[in-house]
Amino acid sequence: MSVICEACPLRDKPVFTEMSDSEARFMREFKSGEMRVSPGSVVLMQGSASPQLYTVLSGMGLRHQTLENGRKQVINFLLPGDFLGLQASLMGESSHTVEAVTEMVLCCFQRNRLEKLIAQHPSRAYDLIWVSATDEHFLGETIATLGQRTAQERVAWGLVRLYQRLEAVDLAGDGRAAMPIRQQDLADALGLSLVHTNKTLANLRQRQVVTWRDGQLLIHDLPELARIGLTDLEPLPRRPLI
Amino acid sequence: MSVICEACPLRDKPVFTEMSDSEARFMREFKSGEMRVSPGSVVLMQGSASPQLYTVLSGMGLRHQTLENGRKQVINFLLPGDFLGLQASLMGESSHTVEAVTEMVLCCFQRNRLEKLIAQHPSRAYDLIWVSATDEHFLGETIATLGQRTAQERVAWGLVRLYQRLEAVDLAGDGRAAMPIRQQDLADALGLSLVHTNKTLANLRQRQVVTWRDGQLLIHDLPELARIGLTDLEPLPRRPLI
DNA sequence: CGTCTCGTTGACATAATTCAACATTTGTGG
DNA sequence: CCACAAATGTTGAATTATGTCAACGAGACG
Repeated sequence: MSVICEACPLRDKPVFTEMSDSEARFMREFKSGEMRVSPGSVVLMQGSASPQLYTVLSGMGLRHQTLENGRKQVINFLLPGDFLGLQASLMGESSHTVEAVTEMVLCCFQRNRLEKLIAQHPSRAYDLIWVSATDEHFLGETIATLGQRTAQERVAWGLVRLYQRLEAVDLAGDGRAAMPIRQQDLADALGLSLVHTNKTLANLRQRQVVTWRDGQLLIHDLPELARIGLTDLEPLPRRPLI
Repeated sequence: MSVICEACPLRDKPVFTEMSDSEARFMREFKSGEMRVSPGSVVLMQGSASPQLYTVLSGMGLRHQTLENGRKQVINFLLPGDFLGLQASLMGESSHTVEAVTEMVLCCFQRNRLEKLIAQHPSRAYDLIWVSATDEHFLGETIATLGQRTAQERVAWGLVRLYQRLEAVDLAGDGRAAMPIRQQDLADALGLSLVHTNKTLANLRQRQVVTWRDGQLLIHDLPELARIGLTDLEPLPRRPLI
């Protein structure tokens, strides 16, 4: 049974800007269905086109890119509320692969209805642009991280940001969050080797800043973690939900 | 004297998708003026809001972000045809600084006319989304570079991409391009130290792959440079001009 | 002429990677 | 129920890529 957009559980989260009832009703027409994928399965493949756009309804995933020599870079993690597929739709082929980490439920839209949506509901077009701008903001911050932060700073930064994002969709709170990813995934996201990531985590654990075991992240000292990660704790920018 | 959009010299470059006369006429109304800035001046400041959107008409600039400890990361270089200011406009404040490298001429738009533009000319809204998607594509590739490529690969990759982008707007050709940036800027873009960037360039020069002196980039062996940079030489994706 | 900025090079320091081994858990087939 | 393989996490030791420090040259400019 599909979720009706008007009753979308994500709609009420405070990170998302308000969506009017009329917009929600409109999105229901735009929505073409739902997709449920199991852990490890590929939603979108690097190099191939896709006629679909998606919004993550639940579960966690990751976008990654593989270089010619086989090395892998995780571009970012996908959480509920994230919108994906624009690149693959507009530019003909996807530059990255999207993979489910946990079981995920995705809200599906048809690419060919996009033009109609933009024409008929300008406020939604505006929101799409807004979401893209927000995404670019985060990608830019990631670039700054990979380019300028040390391993410790990267790990701390990565954990803070992940925690904030999870918290924003009520998947974390009180310094506690479910972290279904592997250390290898975090390493690939931060441009570090698995071994060094592990040692850095061990160090943070020993200093009683964070503990990450059995898929559970426990942040004992969030301000300290943020300080180490050279990042502030400002709330995430609000963005529209697509 | 301002350029009339219908006669915009960028419009005919093959990297840009075609803009109909009616769209160009519409953009002329949207355009609020031009801005000429001298080398080194700041167009957009990290942390401050801006009511303006810009398209680069000529000249070169760079976007960079400064971390709390003072280290600087160049997010990307700005060339003619690049659109900027969405973040600063939509999200309240800019996450990065935009700085002119050479003298630049920017085409200016008012943020508050954006909604009207989207509502009245859906095809332009579609284009805005397209441009955002293309930008995200490049930022993702940059993330993969900083995370996974070695210093040699980064430098080679950076030079290939810059050359391709310059060529796309007729600022380069035959393996020759004007490169007004400093080695320090390239280093900051690639997340490398100045010294190491310099030594890597010296190595590429000695191997007769590229020469970069006095603001002139000479690529003697483009396929080899691309091979070193682990990148293909596919033409850049076409994108709309805003 | 002195003072900048920018590029260049050598010597040294260090952060991070690679290699290797082992522990734990989980699932699987005999 | 056990044996075994496949993932994942953990740790130590050796290696290497890259950063830091320092000095110098060339050109631009007042």
